[in-house]
This record gives sequence, C-alpha cells and structure tokens, in this order.
Amino acid sequence: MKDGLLTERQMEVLRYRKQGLTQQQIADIISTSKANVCTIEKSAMENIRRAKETLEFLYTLDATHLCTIPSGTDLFNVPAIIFGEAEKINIKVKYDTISLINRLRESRAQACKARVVCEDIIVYITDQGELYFG
Amino acid sequence: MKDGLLTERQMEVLRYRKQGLTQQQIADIISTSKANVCTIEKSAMENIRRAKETLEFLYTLDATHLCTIPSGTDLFNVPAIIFGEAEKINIKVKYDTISLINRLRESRAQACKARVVCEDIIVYITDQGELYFG
DNA sequence: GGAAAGTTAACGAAAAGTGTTTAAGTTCCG
DNA sequence: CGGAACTTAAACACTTTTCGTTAACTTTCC
Repeated sequence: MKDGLLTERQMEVLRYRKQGLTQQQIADIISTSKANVCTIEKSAMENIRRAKETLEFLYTLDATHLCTIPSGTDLFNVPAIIFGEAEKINIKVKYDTISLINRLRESRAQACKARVVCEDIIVYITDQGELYFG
Repeated sequence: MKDGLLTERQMEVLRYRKQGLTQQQIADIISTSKANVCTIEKSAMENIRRAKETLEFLYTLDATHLCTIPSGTDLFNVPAIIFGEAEKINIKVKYDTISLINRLRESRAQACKARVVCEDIIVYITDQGELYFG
C-alpha cells in the first residue's frame, strides 16, 4: 500500500516553500540546483492538480448531466438556466444565485471572463442538488 | 496539460460498474478477460485512494500539529481532549462534540472500533479551527 | 454441491513519471 | 540597469505504472 501522489522530494520542497524559503535556499539545503527545485515544485503542483481532477471525476460518476451552458452566455443568466433545468427533473439546487455564480467562478475560472462564459460548460447535478462543472 | 490520474480504461470500467454491470459483462464489451477488468478496477480504486491522500497532505501543510490521540482512547473522550488542546492555543474548533466524532469516524474509519480508538491518531488544526486526522 | 462473480499471483512489454544536469530564458524590484 | 528569484526546454538514466495473459483461488448465493 503506497502513499499519495507526491514523492518525498516533492513534499520536502512544498514544506520548505510553506515556510517561505526561496528556491535557491531550498536548493542549498537539499543539495541540488535551483532549477531542479523549480521542476520538483512544478511537478508537485501538477500532481495536486491531477489529484483534484481525479476526485472531480468521481463526483461526476454520481451525477447526471443537467445541461450545457453555451459559450457567450452572460454569467448572470447562468443560475436561471440551471434552476430551470433542475426544476424540470424535480431536483432542488443546493445554491442560491450568488453562491452558484461563485462556485462556477471558482471551479472554472478560466472559462469566465468578466461577465461572460467563454467556453461551453457542461453542468452535472446529483440527486442532492450538488453541482459540478465539466 | 494532462488529465486526472485515471486512464481512459479505468474510467471506462468505473462508468460501466456504476451502471451495475458485472466484471464479466464489461470484459465482453471491452474485449478482454474478467481478470483484467478486475485489476483495472482495482488500480482505479488505488488511484482514487492516492488522490484523496494527496489532498489530505495539502491540508496538513496549512495545519499545525495539535495533539495525538493514543490508541485505546474511548471515542467519546476524544472531543474533550481536542477542545482542551485547541483552547490552549486559542483556536475555536469548528465542530461540536457529535459532529467531531462523526468527522473522525468518516476520515479514519479503520481506526475506530465500536467505542474505542484502535490506532494512534495525529490531530492537525488550522487557524480557522478545521481539523484533520493523520 | 455448483455456477457466477470476484480476487490474486506471476510475468512481459509498452508507456509514463521522476530526479538530474546544463543552458537559456523570464519576471520582478530597488 | 543589474541582480535575485523563478521558469523553461532538452536530454539522460531510472523506476513505476499500466494493460494484458494464464491459471488458480475465494466468495456468494441458489
């Protein structure tokens, strides 16, 4: 039975980073180049991103496809669309208008520019009204 | 930029499984042996476990060590210990007695037998009073 | 008991991930 | 500007993961 995704090296760098050390300082401590510290840190972040994405997939397994928000939609119109679709299948969405927009912004930041959705967004919903954006 | 931890094959199997298919049925669909479906499913679950553990590590980066609950402690005594330790460092724990026990049970199920803690449990806490069990 | 479902072990080949180095690039700030 | 911090790319040796096979084993349920 193995540990998480991160290697000892990666966790080491992240811990030192959390303490505020520069890459050069860490490089000196663990006896390597600062370029290497950079790549180790970067691959650690990549692993964390992949861990998150993996769990996101798990959630969508429990969820069903609700609708797709087309690119170009005004962000402020998104809640109404989602509430409407959810109502059709008799599910009460867990979020109000504001927190729904915030949740979307957090989970798909690069898909939201100013007030507009700039990528198609697939919306999933669970029986409990939890939302996921794909 | 890559996807999550799971391979196409692994996601495929998990989706069919969610639909209630047996390993043999899936094996027929994707043209392989049921033994292979089993190992693919198993490694998928292992990847999911690792993803969770990775994010747990991330939380402990933000958190500081609060105390260690020794093996053999009565579960119902755990909240008092934790509240006491948190008070010493002036942090208000986010949970009440009941939800604290539930949180512990969920996060470290195999460490809780009946009313007793059967493994040492390291407790971490954030400035916001969020708890993590290592 | 017997059939279907599921698990395990051993092994091989292909693919992917990791830690390094070196060298050339940023970006930020006084 | 100049320096410190940080990023990137190519290449390498090395380890790990993955998918697959075969064959034997356990569990579950009627």
